[in-house]
Amino acid sequence: MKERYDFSAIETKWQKIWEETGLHKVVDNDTTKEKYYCLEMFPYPSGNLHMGHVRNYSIGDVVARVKAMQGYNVLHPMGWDAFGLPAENAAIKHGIHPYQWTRSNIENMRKQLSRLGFSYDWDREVTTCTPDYYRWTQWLFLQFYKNGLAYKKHAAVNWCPGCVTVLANEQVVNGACERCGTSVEKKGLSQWFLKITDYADRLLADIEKLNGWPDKVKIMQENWIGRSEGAEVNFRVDGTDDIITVYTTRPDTIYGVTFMVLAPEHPLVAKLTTGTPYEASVRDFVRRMQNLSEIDRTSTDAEKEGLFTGAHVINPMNGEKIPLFIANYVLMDYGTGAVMGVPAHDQRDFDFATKYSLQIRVVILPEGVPDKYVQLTQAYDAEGVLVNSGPFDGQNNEDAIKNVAAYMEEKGIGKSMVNFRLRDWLISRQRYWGAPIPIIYCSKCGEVAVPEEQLPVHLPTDVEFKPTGKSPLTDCDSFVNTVCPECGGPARRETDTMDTFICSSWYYLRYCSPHDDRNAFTKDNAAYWMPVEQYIGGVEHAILHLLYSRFFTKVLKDQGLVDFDEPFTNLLTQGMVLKDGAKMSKSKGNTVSPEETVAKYGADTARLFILFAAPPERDLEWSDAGVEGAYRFLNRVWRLVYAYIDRLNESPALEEVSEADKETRRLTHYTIKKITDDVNQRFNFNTAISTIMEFVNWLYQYREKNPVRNSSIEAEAVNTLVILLAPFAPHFAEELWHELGYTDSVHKQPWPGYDPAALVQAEVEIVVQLNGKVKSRMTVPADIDKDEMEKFVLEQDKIVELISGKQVVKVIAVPKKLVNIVVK
RNA sequence: GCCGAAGUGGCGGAAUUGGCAGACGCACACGAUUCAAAAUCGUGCGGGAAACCAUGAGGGUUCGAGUCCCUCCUUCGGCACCA
Repeated sequence: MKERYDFSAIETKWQKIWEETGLHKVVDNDTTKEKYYCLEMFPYPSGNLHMGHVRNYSIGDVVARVKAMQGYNVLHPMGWDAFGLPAENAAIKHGIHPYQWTRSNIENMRKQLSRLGFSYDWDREVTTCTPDYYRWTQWLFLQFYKNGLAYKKHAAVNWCPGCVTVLANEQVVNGACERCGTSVEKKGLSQWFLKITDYADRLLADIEKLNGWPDKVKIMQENWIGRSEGAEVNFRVDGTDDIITVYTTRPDTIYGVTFMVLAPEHPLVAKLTTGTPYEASVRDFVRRMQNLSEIDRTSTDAEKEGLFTGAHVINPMNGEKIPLFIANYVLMDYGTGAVMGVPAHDQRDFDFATKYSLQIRVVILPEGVPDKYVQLTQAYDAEGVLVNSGPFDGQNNEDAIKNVAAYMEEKGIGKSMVNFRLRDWLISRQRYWGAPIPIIYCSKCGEVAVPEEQLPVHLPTDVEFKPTGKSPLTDCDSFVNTVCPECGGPARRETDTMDTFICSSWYYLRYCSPHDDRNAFTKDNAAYWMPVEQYIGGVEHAILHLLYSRFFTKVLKDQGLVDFDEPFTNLLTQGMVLKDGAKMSKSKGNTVSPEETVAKYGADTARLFILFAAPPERDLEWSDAGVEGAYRFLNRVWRLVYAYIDRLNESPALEEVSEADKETRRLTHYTIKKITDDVNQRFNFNTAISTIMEFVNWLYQYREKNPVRNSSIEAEAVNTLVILLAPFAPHFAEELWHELGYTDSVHKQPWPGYDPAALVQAEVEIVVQLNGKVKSRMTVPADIDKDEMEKFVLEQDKIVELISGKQVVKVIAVPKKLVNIVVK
């Protein structure tokens, strides 16, 4: 055995051997073992791995390796989320084709991942931008389409002038593009949508099933879906037959309506004002609102602003005639785009009414407050009793919500209604580097789906992809011009491509049968491998990717294509990697290159540090000194095992078992137990590693202070140490394992069990407290009970002295922990 | 504004069910080794002379609180005129 730890030679050697021997090859549908699907979010192939990737994949690799050692049949795949804008932008900038750019990035990143020694089965690699993948993305789109879940409509959509394409609602963060930060505009365009709103209720209800997900993520999804219960109420426009429907969560306040407000984009606005004296001013107002950026438009800080339309509507409950306004604070996107103004009981309406001197009528009072004393300075939105509300006077408002809604339903003036904040998913993009939407437009037959046997609709390679706001495919005649699959006449292809989030909404299924060329995924394989036991990735996908994937899974379940309705049983959201307190980023110049770190210290050191520095879900502060420490630790283990193998300070003893030997055995088994718990139950790799460090520290002492040692106990300790290190430092442990004389891989060893009997200690140290303050420590037999402990402690000279002159009120004894004496 | 998470030495963090606060590592100091240095091995390392005081601040529950409850402060994340 070499005296020095040569990480470079060791890592290269084992990576080669593992590959040659197919150590990480996965066997499908092995019924002799329980399956375990460990998945990490696949990367966008930007060209270089960053520390966030290293962290994500190091965490996943420990899980995959531990589960494999624990006897599971583990699926641990890797692939590439390879469509997307950066490839196009790079292509424009450097004159390379996006395919070339993406391909070479993938090659480079695969090399970097391999260099880190992750246990992927590379035969199952999946790349979303290749025709053998996007063919199935298109096929899935057609399944949605055939079931009425994909449709085209004209709507005011989010437009990012930076990316010159439309965006889904989920991709707009604080009114700006989540990718490039450009302020988003609204544009009226005809676009493709997936009907995720059809699944809003189930996506919400099934959150309850996600016991293995962090609450944080579940709450974020709940809020995003935003279910609210209320009623729709129909108001007739005075003097016309037009009906305006409002949505309200507070039908109990209907008698307090003193005005109504429409969103500026509401379709009735033009109709009601055209030809009236109000027409010009209303048109100006609407135009001004439309020209505001999304941020200014929806900011809560913006002052409420509105305009009278000249029209009135009739309150269907009491026939009252109330003025109709348009205002900035009502959004066309939510509910019906019309709101009944109840200033007494809604703060926004209150602000608006105050500004425009509209009547404020109280219809709900806290119990015991007489009407005449009410002088509102703000809206009252708490519970109370109805007043000024005709037949509903005196009812508790909670009851009145139901009763008023029932009454309206009976009279045909309204109905109970559930509303969601969630909008349908806008999936078309006016960009080149994505999966073409497989639809054909025929002047005779209209919108026609590309027949499944004609898939994939290939992305043409000879395209000018300068961003113009139209899809670059529009100018590619050979792509656009086609024949109608129904009538055979000339037809045109849809030129928009799909949102890349579609590609990543089903990749976990493709990994189950990555080479199937007849199906998106083989049903048997999906049934065997899915759902994913452990999914690991950044919290930035809490809504986007994770919600979309849940949606896809539910649709596939309804089509009978899968037999589960949630894709990810357990989710771990890892924290960011920080440097100097800030997220590593090129623009801040605080990045640390994984490649350089691996070159300097090796993959095992890099991984060990990243796992040791913080628990996975917390942010991690990068520290070069900390990396140095991890490297030092591996060297320390190396020297320990070296000394053991080369019989330095050879121990002559064989059979006898000293106290130190017993303690070594106890610590060996304690270490197994602790690490098993940390890894299985808590994913606390940092404390698992610190336990190994403590064990190593002890073994140094043990050798140093005991020239005579029991050889089988020492052997067990060293073997166990190497096995326990295997998931964290796989090359290092493999090398030592072979130096110990074994010929099989350390990664094929069963995870060690512990002997509970070995953990038992004859004596334990307890603490003696006086009024809860630690005064003394003493060693007692481990198995004595409360009373014996109390008696023993009170007999000790030191304790007698401590409590002399004081009155013992009470003694609390906790076995193996402490005795607390309460004195006066 | 609403929802959520976090706040512990010089630093990263530990304390799993209310029971020894600061495990483990980094940094630092000292000792051994060395001609010397690096590396290594070892010792020390919250504050305080001590009694004691210390887990963002202040209250509370309890024999006992980093952990539970209330009020507040700070930082971070999400949502944000959702009717």
